[in-house]
Amino acid sequence: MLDRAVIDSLFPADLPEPEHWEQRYPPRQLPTGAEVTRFAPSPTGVMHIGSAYVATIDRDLAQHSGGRYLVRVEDTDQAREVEGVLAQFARAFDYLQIQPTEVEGYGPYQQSARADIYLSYVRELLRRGAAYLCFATKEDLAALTARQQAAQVPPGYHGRWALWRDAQPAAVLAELDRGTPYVVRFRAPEDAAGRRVRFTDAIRGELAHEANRNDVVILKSSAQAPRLPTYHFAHAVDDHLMRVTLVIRGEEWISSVPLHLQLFDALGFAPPRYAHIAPLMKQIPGGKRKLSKRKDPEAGVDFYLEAGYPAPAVLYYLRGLANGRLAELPLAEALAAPIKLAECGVAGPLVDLVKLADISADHIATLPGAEILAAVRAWAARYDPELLAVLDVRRELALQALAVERDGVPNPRKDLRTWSDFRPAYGFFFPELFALVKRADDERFGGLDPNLVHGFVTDLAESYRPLDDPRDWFDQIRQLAAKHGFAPSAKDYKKNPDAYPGSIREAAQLVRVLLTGSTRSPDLHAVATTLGPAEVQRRLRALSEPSAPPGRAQG
RNA sequence: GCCCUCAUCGUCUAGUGGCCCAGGACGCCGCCCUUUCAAGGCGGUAGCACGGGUUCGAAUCCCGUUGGGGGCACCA
Repeated sequence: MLDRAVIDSLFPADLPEPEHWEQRYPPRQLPTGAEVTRFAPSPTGVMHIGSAYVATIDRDLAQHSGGRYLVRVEDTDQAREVEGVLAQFARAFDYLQIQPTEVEGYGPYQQSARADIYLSYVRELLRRGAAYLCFATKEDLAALTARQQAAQVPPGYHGRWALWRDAQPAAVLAELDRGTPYVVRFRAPEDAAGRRVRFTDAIRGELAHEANRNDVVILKSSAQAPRLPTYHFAHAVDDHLMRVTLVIRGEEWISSVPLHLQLFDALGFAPPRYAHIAPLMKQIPGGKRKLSKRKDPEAGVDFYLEAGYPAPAVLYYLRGLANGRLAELPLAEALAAPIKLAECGVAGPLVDLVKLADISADHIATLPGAEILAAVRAWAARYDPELLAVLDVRRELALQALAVERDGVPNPRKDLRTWSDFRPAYGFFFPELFALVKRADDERFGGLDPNLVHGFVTDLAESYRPLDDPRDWFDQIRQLAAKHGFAPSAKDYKKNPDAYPGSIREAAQLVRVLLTGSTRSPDLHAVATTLGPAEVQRRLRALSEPSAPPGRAQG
């Protein structure tokens, strides 16, 4: 073992002892049963929806138990850090209601600002011989792995394969003198080989795993500044000092628990309780896989923000995935009900955007028009400036448009799944966003004879009357349809399809396309009334006479 | 390769030995309503991965197989 003086010379002279930190971050005074949870995102890209999912559970458990929920930014890998992600994080936090409930007291909450704390504990482990210096190079390690493969032994830095575990102090001093960069490794307990550890997961119950025997790196290379710890070591130190009681994290960490328990033990800390959440998955041709930030746009929280899914709908969906029971409850109740770890699934659910859309449409249908308009405005301010400008100039029209088949009806239309749906669904109400339908052979007419289309529409424009009564109003279309040979009902048409070009259905659809540019729209009479007679005329008269089909002029 | 873990309709799930020839929701299909697209109402489709046990009795317990997911980094 190295002399204490040598070890101490590796660290700043004024580096505090662990006791200093223990006093600086005393145990919390919280009621029994209160959970302290934490969300620990790594700023290496846009926030993953799976991370937000876990954070939702973190925050919920802390709040319902009268505890604390904090966010700790895990920025120990400075090379992979991405510029500007903290702003993106802040947006995601606000959107999905996962802002920390504690922002001071046990900080700093950014690991790169905690370097001294980790160093104190690394020095302590070195002094006690529970950790050691390792000068192995990348090449050394690659060679090691190669030999292990050839020998068919488990890969890793362990036992007799651990190059520097039992190095003579003289050899270590020689490398130090030479200025060779080193890392600090944890000395796995001697008796780890062949042993099994049992531990309890708050979701899965009793789990068993073979004990860790790898001498993992706990402090990264001395060649870099600042010197930062690896995830494993930071987890032990931070969650202890922040007095976290419940560590909720992704399932990929289960196999690291034996190591973490060894670390807590070596450091003299009481370990927290653990809960490992199954990952969100995506359907792929062969089966399913974890949602991938790189491959799947819906893996990023930004996807939901950009599409404009209302936050309550996303939250409701996520909570339903966590606890199936909550998916059976009405939205407001489900958002207020506590999530229970024991009810979390263990299999890894597929993210079903169709279901989310359904939830979202149901939710928006419960909102009054004014509230929808406010939400669409807020969304458009960031994602659709053109729409925002129109909305601000035409506020009254927007309200009227949204009121159609919504205000005061028992079953409001469910034509909005996201805020970005507003433009395709309601944009036609605004002359500045509407593109006139000019061609009689437009495919939106569903293949009706262009001459018939043109004749019918011209006739309608001539005779059109903006009647107040919905029945009377539609009767004029009905009469015109009859005049142009359309069947009076879909049934009649079905009975004798050769006798008619289509039914009143097709005729009405014609008017719909002309007025709205879409094959789906709210009630036509209401649309026409909102638009006003002049605008209706403008749209009807936009249709030009069909030209002879190209390429087969008479032969 | 080694280790861990999981397995009910296409999807999310209820189900903890008899209440289950398996219930709900989304999707899909059909019908109804309707002056049109939606919405809505009603109905239907579809599942306990497979093979052995244990038991009077198994989706539920045990073993094995298969399949899925995760881990074995100076990434978290």
